Order: sequence, then structure tokens, then C-alpha cells
Amino acid sequence: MSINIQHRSANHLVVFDFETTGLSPDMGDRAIEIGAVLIEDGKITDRFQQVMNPGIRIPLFIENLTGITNAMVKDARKNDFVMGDFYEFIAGHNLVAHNASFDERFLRAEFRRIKKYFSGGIVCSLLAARRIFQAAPNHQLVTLASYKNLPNDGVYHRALADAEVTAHLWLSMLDELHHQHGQPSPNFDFMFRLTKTPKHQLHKLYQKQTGKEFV
DNA sequence: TGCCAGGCCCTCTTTAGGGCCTT
Repeated sequence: MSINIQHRSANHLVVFDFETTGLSPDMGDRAIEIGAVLIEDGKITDRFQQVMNPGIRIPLFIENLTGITNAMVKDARKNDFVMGDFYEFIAGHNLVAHNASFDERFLRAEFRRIKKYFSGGIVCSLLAARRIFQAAPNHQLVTLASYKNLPNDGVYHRALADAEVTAHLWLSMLDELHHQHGQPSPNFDFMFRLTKTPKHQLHKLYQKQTGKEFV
């Protein structure tokens, strides 16, 4: 299994978010909605959103949390077809998600069912935000949206709405790195390295990128 | 009906524990 960041554009990426029946695909949980936005050169240029029928019952807790009900997915397309479309949507792009370890587990589990494999890079906006916005009260998506006054329609726990807010968070972090930390052209590759760098070594990463003393 | 996981990160750490995040 190799990660193919170098073969993908550093300035084109897809921000995605799943709503699911629970926390663990290994325990039988399934995706019930996928939402995503395409960012090209700092602008949202395309969107993807579909509710899907997972073939298992959605717990009441999840119905209340997301507003996605068993009745809503009853006549929706099944996961295999929706995930096939999503595979085409993300083709050739790197990915971003908030708390990406969660969404990546579901992405790989759903793709495995249709014999697909994603070989690009995935960056976690939560890990990036913990490094870039260290003074935030916490790093939940809703808190960061308020903290940075990000555009949002007040809807949370729906896939496209969360992906949109995460996309604005991503652009806000690139702006912060450029203007506050002097990074010349922060992009996916830099953010990937940022999230892999221990917090106490961040100053070395910043220095390496700019050649200047980090303040 | 109600429950489930896992990676990161900090610290009173590394022979560990617990909070933060995601649904």
C-alpha cells in the first residue's frame, strides 16, 4: 500500500465527511450519507452529496443526531452504487477530513465492499487545527467554525454541511500559515508534513520551509 | 433496548491512563 501524494495536485483536493450508523465499521456500522467539496486553487468548485441505504437499521440516536431517518434511506440508492460514484468523484485527488482517522476507516471499509482502493494522501484537519489554532477553546468542528467565524449555514451533522465548514477551515488554516507564520505557499504536501510533525518540533518545520527563524 | 472503536496527545509517562474527536 503506497501513498501517492506526489502524483496528485497539491492545490486540488476533496474535503469529505461521512454520516454513519455508529463509530466503528469493524463493529458493523455503515455509512448513511457522504458529502464532499472539491477545492481548486483556494476555491470550492464542485460538490457531492448523497444519502444512501446501508441495508441495516439506523439507531434512534443517529436519527436524532443527524436528522437522517430510516424512512429517508428506505428508497435511497444502496451504498455500493453511491460509493462507486464517490470513487469517481475523488479520482486523482488527495483528501481532507475532520478527525480523518474516523472517515478514513469508513471510506476504506465501504470501498473494500466494492473492491476499490484509494491510494492518495489523506490529511486530518483536526490534527492540523491543533497545531495551527492552539489557542482555540477546543478543536471540534463547530467550535472552530465559531472561533474563526467561518461561513456556515448553522447545520451540523449533515455530510455536505460539515464538509463545507471543513473546507473553509482548511482555507483559513492555509491563510493563517501564510500570513501569520510566513509560510510562502502552504499546500496539501505541507499540511501533510505538518500533521506528521510532533507539536514540539513544529518550529523546525516552519524554519525549514522559510529559511527564517520561527517566531 | 443499549451498547460498541481507535488514533493522537498530554502527563503526575515509557512496565500507563485518560481526555479529545469523529457517528
